[in-house]
Amino acid sequence: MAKTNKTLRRRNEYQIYDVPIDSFFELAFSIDCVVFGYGKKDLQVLLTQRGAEPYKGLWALPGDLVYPDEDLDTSAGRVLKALTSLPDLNFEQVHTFGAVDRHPLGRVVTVAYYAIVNMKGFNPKAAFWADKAKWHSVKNLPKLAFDHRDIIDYSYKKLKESTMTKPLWNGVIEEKFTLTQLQSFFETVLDKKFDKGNFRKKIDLFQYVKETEEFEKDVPYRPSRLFKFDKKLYQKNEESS
Amino acid sequence: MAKTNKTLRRRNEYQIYDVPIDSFFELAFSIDCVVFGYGKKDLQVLLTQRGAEPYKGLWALPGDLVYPDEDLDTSAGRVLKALTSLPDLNFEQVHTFGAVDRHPLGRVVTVAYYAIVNMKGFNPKAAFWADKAKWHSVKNLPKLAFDHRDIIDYSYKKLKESTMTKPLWNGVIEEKFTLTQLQSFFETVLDKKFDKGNFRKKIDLFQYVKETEEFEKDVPYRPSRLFKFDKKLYQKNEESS
DNA sequence: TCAAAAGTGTTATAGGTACACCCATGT
DNA sequence: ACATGGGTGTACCTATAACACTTTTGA
Repeated sequence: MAKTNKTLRRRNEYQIYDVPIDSFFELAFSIDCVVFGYGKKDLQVLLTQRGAEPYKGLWALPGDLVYPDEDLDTSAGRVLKALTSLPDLNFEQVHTFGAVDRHPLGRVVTVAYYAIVNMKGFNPKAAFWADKAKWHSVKNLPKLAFDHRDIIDYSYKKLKESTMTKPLWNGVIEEKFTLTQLQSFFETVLDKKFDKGNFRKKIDLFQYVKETEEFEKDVPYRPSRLFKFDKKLYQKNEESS
Repeated sequence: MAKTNKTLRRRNEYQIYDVPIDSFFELAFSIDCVVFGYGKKDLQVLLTQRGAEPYKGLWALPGDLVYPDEDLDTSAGRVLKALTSLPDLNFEQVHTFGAVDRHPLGRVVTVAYYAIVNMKGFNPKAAFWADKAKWHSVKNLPKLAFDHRDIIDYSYKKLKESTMTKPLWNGVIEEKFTLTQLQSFFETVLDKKFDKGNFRKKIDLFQYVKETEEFEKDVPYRPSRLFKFDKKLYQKNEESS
C-alpha cells in the first residue's frame, strides 16, 4: 500500500525510540489510549512497561506519535487496532494534555482517547505491543510514567459519565445478553451496586434495548430472556436529538 | 523579563503570518478561543475577519499558535486576555481538532477553548485584535474559515451542558444580582424559557447562591433581594465530590 | 424439595411542571 | 388605582429507592 510506505518513511523523521536523546524532537504531538478491560470484578486498564528512558521500568499508557498525514482519530484507531486486534472498536477523545514539562525530553502534546473492551478471549500478546502489555485494576494502579495517572483519572471519569447515557456495553458484553449481564457491566464500570427491579425499570426506558424470543440454555436456574442492542433505533433517536 | 524574550525569539521560528507560503510550517499546534458574549437577547460569539489567505475575508475564531515554552491553558489564557482585557476569566478546554486537511497550508492541530463574558462595557477595540473583531449571534453565524463552524457547534454544546452544573454566570452577571437576572442568564445561554417559581426552587438547591440583606434601588416596582456567589462554599463542595 | 437467579409488584419519597395568587413599589 | 415585576403556594405527575414477593429451572 502506497500510503503505508509514505507513512513509515515520514514516521522516521519523528521516530522517538531509536535516536540519541540529544537529537530528540523539539515539538511533537501524540495520542495516548486508555483501554479499559471488562471481565473481572474490577475494571482493568491496559498498560505497557517502558523499556527505555525516560521512566524506564515504569508503567505507561500505550500511545504513539501522530503521523503527519494522519487524522487524530485515525491515529487513535490505528494504535487501538494494533493493541487489541479488534476491528470495530468504539473510542472517544477525552482531553488534551499539553503541559510544557510533561515529557522530559521535549515538547509533546498528547491527545487522550479511551475505549472499553471485553478481556475474555483477549490476548495482548498477539499484538505488536506484545510481551510488556498487562492489565491492571483501575483501583490499584502502579506508579505511572509522565502524567499518565492524570490521563487515566480523567478518562475514567469520562467513561463513568458516558456509561449513563451511551450504550458503551455494545460490543463489550455478548451480542445477546441477559439483563443481569447488562447490570453487571454497569456495576463494574460504575463500581456501584444496583437494585435488580429498579435497574430493569430504568433499562425499560432505553428503547434500544430490545427483547428477543431467545432464552439462556443449560443453566442451573430459571433461564433468562436474552436481549439485544437495536442499533437502528438508537441511531434514529440520536439524530433527532 | 527574560522569559518574554525567549518566548518571542522562539516564536519567530513558528511565526505563521509574515513568511511566504512555501516556507510554511509543516507541523504546528494552536489554540482557538470561542468567546461567548452575554448581554443581548441572543448569545453572541466573538469572531475576527481574516485579512490574509487562506480564507481571506471570512470570519474566524481568535486563536494563536502555542509557544514552545507555554502550557496549553496558559496559551488560551494569554489569547483571552489579549482579546478581552479581562484578568480573571474562566475558560475550559473543549476538544481538539486534528483533521489532516483542516488547514490548507500545513498540518495544524488546534485545541479549542471556550469562555463566556459580559458584553456590557466590553470594548474589543481596546484589545490587540482590535478593529476586525465583532460579535455575531450564535443563531446567525456567517460563513466561517477552516473547521471553525464545527468548533463553535461543539463548544456551544459544551457550554450548555456546563451551564446546568457549574456557576458559569459568576463573573458574567453583576456580583450582586437578582434571581431574575440569574434566570435571564440561563434563558439566554440555554435558549429556553423557565417558570419563575420552578427556577427559584431549583436555585434554592444551589447552596452557593447566597442571599444578602441588600435590595435593588430606584426601580419602578417592588425591589428585588440581591444574591451573591458563595465562592468558599462552592469550592468546599467541589472538593468533597 | 431446595438453591439460585428470573421476574414482578408495592410503597414512600423526591424532584419537576403548570399554574394561580398575593405583595411591594413608583408613577 | 394601576402597572410591573417580586415572591410564594398548591396540586399533579414522574422518576427513584428500598424491599418483598412469586416463578422457573437443574440438581
